[in-house]
Amino acid sequence: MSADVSALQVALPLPLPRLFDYRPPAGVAAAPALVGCRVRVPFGPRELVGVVASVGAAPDGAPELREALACLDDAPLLRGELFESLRWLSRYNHAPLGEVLASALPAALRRGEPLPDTHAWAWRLTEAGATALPGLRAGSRPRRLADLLQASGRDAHALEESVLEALMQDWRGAARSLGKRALVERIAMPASQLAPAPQPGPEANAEQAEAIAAIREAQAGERAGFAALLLDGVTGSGKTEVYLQAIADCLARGRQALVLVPEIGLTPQLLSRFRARLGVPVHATHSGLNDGERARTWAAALRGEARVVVGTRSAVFTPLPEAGLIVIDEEHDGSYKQQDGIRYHARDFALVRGKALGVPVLLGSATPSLESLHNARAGRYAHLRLSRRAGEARPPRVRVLDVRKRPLDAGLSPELLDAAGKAVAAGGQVLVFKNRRGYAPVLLCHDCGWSAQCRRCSTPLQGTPMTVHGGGRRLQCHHCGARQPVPLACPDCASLALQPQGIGTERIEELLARRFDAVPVLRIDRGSTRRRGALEKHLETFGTQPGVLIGTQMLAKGHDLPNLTLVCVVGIDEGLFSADFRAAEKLAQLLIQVAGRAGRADKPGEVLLQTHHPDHPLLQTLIAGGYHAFAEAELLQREAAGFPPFAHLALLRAEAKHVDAPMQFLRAAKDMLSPFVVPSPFEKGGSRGICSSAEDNRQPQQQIPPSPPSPKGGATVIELHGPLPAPMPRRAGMHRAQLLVSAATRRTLHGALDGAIPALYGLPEARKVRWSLDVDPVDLY
DNA sequence: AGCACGCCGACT
DNA sequence: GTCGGCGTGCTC
Repeated sequence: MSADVSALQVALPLPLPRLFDYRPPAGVAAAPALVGCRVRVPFGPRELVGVVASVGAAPDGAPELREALACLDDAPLLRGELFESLRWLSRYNHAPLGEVLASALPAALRRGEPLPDTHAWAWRLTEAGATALPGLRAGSRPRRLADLLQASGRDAHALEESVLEALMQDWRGAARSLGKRALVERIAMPASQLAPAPQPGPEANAEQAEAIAAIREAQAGERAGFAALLLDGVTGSGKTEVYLQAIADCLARGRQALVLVPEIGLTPQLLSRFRARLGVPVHATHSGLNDGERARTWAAALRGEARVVVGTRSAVFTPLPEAGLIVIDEEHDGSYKQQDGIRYHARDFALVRGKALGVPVLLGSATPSLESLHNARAGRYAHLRLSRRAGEARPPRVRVLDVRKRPLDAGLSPELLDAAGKAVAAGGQVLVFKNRRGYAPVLLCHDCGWSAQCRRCSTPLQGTPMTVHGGGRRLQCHHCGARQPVPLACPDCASLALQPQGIGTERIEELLARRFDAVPVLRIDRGSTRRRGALEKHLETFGTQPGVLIGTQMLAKGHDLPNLTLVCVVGIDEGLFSADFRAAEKLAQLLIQVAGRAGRADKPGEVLLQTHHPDHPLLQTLIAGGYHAFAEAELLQREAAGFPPFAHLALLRAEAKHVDAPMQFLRAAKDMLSPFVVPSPFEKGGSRGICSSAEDNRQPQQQIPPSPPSPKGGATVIELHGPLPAPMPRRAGMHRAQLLVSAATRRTLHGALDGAIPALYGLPEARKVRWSLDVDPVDLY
């Protein structure tokens, strides 16, 4: 009946996998130009801000549509590549479009505030002002201001506020008084499009020059367009110089550059270096910005005014109408993965955008992720290497400290304390680095280093630890769910010294402060540096005098510590035996990063690794062959165990106040997914891969029996693991559980998710839990 | 997610 | 006799 009545399909910020239809607001025609505009709409008893996803006919026979209240944008806020990429993200993450769009927009715009002005303000001498100028008292502030404006003939006797700021103190008062008499007026200036004026940097060495040339080729060469380039450069090899040159090239071609940095990498030093070298304004989006500033940067990028945007994870949603280059610094860094809400990966999404935009994406790291190394080996990424350290800096000396049976004080061995004492006495600084990743605790024998492993899941190649649950009385395998009580004595050496791992930095600080009372002892962690800039301030007062720093991840990189001569790493055993399959990779990356901190030009640094497992292959490989040797070995293990990048994962999580609700929901979800599961030829329940021996995994894929017909008819073969209580089964009063889905190919995984996820919204069990799907999870908890 | 509507306990 | 607990149902 009403097929010709145009309706707006609106994406609303709700956890519902559908759009809602509205009639256009009064006086607004339902034209395709509305797509990407925000609208305010009535929704039940409340009002919401949504984005028009499409314009079309209202479905026949549908109840009378409600009318949108207002259109909030003159021109679409989301259009072109960014909108298309966000639609892709919604499909890939199986997340409602409205939620994806809401998390991509700055908060102020999400709330429905107007797109902010980004032009600069200037003050101009009016005609009346020019006439009255000679009459103003000489030397008075109004006269000085009027003279300044008069003298700037260039822009019709007007000066930008930022320029006035530099030229004259208290100019605002003068401007106000002149403004009252209409002698000056405030006018909007189009944002200045300064031609880039790059400052020359240090001369590039041969490797840098080669990398720069390769990126230049990708940007402007014959086959310019999308390309992924992995800039694999050791600490101190000058990756930033390569970025700067590539960005300068991009600017010279009249294009915008987007630079993503890890959360702790966006330091004032980095920004001033970028600003000094690029010669154009550099817009930064860091966690310290308020909503208004964020929205302004976003708007400036949308209008093409911002030419260089540097930001953390969420900056990947910056509109880039004139994109030329995307850089991802420290591409392996875990902070690129959003861990709640829409769990996107900024690095991966940047690659999707780069492809859609047709621009190169430069991924830099001293310790590339195994995913990226795998892609480079497969030829999907160009592999650019920087192997030489700039200057004279020599790599540090690394020593493993065996602490089995050693008396530990706050987790520190006498040898470690001894070495720290010597370093401080020699006038150096010591960093005691505590590896702390919120791992579920593993049980460790202090005398022999034995740790509890699951007998069903462990292989000669890769152990599968059991984690301590039930208030320290129970062990549980996170992969197969096997449980057993904590043994009274070590099964290997009969020692009674079994202890869950984990000592906090506070206790270490206490001990070190007592022991080194003549020098400053400073603890750096999230608690002690919550405020913006607090870390810089602390380190500044710490200076270069002898002293001891205690810290976690925050101190792994960034922030120059020129007098650091000794780095002691403790708590690495948790990483060696974590239930998280990425733990080894993270630990290796961390050790390389931390080790890179030690030493100065005239004196090589020293690194001490305190462990119960001095012979652990990870440590031996890392010390003997460096990160790349480790990566080779680890990739083999991943392949044998059927883990990423050789498999693709999705994790379905659920949490609820009630103990049973998450498991009940996940069991129902498992039923929805089970048509896509291939029965294992070895074992009921199908656990080839994640939970199997290496032997089983060498079975070629072709041995998998034909899969049952899936709803889409494809040969969809996935494996399900769980549901199981999450490794951290209770958090903030909620009971948590998860179901892991794995498949050999992305296609397979997404086929199953496409077939099953939409149905989960209607499950009665879903009402009792909060659930979410994490595609390509980084942490399995 | 919110928010309303709807049926059963301890309180002015 | 009410105020209020959160179960379930719906939102164009």
